[in-house]
Amino acid sequence: MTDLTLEDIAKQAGVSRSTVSRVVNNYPNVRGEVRQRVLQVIENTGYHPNAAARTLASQRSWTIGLLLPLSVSIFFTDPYYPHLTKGIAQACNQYNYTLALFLVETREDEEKIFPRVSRKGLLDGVIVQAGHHGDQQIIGHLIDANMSLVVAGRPFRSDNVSYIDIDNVNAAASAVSHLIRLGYQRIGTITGPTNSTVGLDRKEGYIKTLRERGRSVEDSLIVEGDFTEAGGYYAMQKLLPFKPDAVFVASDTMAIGAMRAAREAGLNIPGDVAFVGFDDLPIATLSNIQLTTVRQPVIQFGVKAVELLIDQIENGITTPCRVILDTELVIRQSCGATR
Amino acid sequence: MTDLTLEDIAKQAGVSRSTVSRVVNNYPNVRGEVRQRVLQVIENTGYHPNAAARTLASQRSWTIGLLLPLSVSIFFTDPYYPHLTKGIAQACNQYNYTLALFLVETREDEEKIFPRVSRKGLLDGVIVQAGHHGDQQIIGHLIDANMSLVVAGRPFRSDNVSYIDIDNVNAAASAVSHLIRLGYQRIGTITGPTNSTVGLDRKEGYIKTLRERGRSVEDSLIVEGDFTEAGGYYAMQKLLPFKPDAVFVASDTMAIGAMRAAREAGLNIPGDVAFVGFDDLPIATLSNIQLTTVRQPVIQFGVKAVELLIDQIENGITTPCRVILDTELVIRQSCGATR
DNA sequence: CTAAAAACTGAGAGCGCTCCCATTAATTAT
DNA sequence: ATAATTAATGGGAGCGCTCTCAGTTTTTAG
Repeated sequence: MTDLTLEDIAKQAGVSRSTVSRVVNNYPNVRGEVRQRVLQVIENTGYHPNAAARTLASQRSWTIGLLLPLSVSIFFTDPYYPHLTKGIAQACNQYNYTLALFLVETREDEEKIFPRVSRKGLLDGVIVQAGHHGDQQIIGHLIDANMSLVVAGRPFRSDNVSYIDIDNVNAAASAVSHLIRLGYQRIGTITGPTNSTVGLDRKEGYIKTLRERGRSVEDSLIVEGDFTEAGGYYAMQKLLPFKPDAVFVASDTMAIGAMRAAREAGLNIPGDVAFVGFDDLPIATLSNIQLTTVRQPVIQFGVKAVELLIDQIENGITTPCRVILDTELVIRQSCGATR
Repeated sequence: MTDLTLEDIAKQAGVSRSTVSRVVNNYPNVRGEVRQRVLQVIENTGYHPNAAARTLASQRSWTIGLLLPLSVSIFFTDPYYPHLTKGIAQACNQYNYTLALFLVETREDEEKIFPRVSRKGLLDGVIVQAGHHGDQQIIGHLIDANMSLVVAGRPFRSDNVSYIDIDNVNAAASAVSHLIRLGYQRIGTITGPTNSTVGLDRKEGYIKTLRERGRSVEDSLIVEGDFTEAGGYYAMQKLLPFKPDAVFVASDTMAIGAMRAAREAGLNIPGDVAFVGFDDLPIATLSNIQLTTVRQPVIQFGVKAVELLIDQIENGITTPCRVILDTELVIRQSCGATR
């Protein structure tokens, strides 16, 4: 099975290259009978157009890049990213795009990946996971290269880029409000890294809510985590001496770790200390105690990011837009709502 | 910053297109002085060669595909795959390849992805995760398309393809031997799906070892799981009535679930029932009881797969080869080795 | 039945690069 | 110094497609 070209098919079907091209691309202005004949030849020969040639001629690669700039550990420890990736891959497939994955972990990675991502003829657009330290540079780089771009998560400087996010502040607020409503008095929090916008925003939601309800905000009840299970565990150990009766944890993964620490300290959940997490990934229901958590639509987040990007690519839309998806508090056992 | 071409650079540097091409590709036969001048122009203009044009002319895309054919749930529930992906992405980056990710979940996905993967001009080669139901079709398809191919994991029919794997049978055997050595009498197992080669091989290792040691193999002590936490949990519940004093679980994720079931049944680990897992992913050490497990070098597995593939691509090697990586039993608390 | 409009088809000029080959310049040997 | 090598350059012919435009056929209108 030697490599076939448009020309070969044309010859076999007794038409011109142009006509075959029209058929392949499903363009109008081809007589039904001719179209059938060409289709038949394509079918018989198993012809597939050459992607590179098509990209070169049309200046469209039908490939989008997913750029995940992350510190090694956070990345594959938190199932959030695999889920996001899945949503994105799913949408790419649906819209007939190919997904190129770029995991940036080290500075060397950066140096190799940056030029590749902005190189013409490879990608039609890029989705960048943002809100992390150093995303500014990447985003600026991509804008300079005139790349279609959608940022997943709120970047630190959000002017001039399209991004998609959830309302982290209010989502966190809903979780904390719920704990207040249940009558907890000493509500602590384990935040995400405060060099990330998610970390910052969820923490802000926590503080804002306490203030609005006339509660005092105790520094000792706020501990920073790193979105890992182990981070949640250690953060909880720091929190323990200050005897919180409820903790809002900024991710499910950290919540699992925090609950482990509480259990090891002989505390009963939610009797002695209640927990609310964030994400509602499968792990939330896999612990001994089902986790009350803020559900964010991760898959849909990925899908929407792709749709936004494709819109930009195909319609040449350049005005930055932002999409904020809804979250929902899912009440299970760990918050003690039943008492 | 309009799109620059080789020709533009050539003009600015006062040389020909060919010379610039030589410089860009780091070819010999360019006078040092000229090379510097060209490099300077490239630097100043921020020129990057067009990927599609290069691919078309050289018939090499410097892109490899990772094809993950999996049922939705297993995939992102088990951190194994993200880790594998990471290893592969890392190696791609190191060798200056771009990684295209294809997640196949449904039959529709398949229909869209298959032609795209085998289309000329997009990928130089493909890594397929195998050992799952239906991989035969994909592999056959790829071979027909004359694609460079490396299979990750042992495929059901392994003749004529290069693959990389670990020795699952003996790895499982080492785990079970360890339990026998510790004096356990009723050793059960939670297997992977028996329509997968990993599931089959690890189960075989379990059975083989019991037989070799003159132990009886009880069907009721063998339960099939699905590589998910929940699957491990339910499998353990089925095992419980038959009172195993030790269980070899075919993945860490399932082991976590199994231990949860044991704990809920009021059993002490490892006092009442001991566990050995498989994988040694981070979760193994995140449980209350540190998991004894068979370590497999997941990252290295991914790296090696890429290296094999690149070797095939760049050296035109076509003789199928197989690489088997070593595993190692990591002894922690859950097997009760300390007693 | 002819003229105007619409539908269809094919030729040609790129897209931006690589790679072979012919040419010219710089070395080395005679 | 000149001839024979070797190194350095430029030109040209593709890679396999898309897309415009001109030419041809068919349809519809007058």
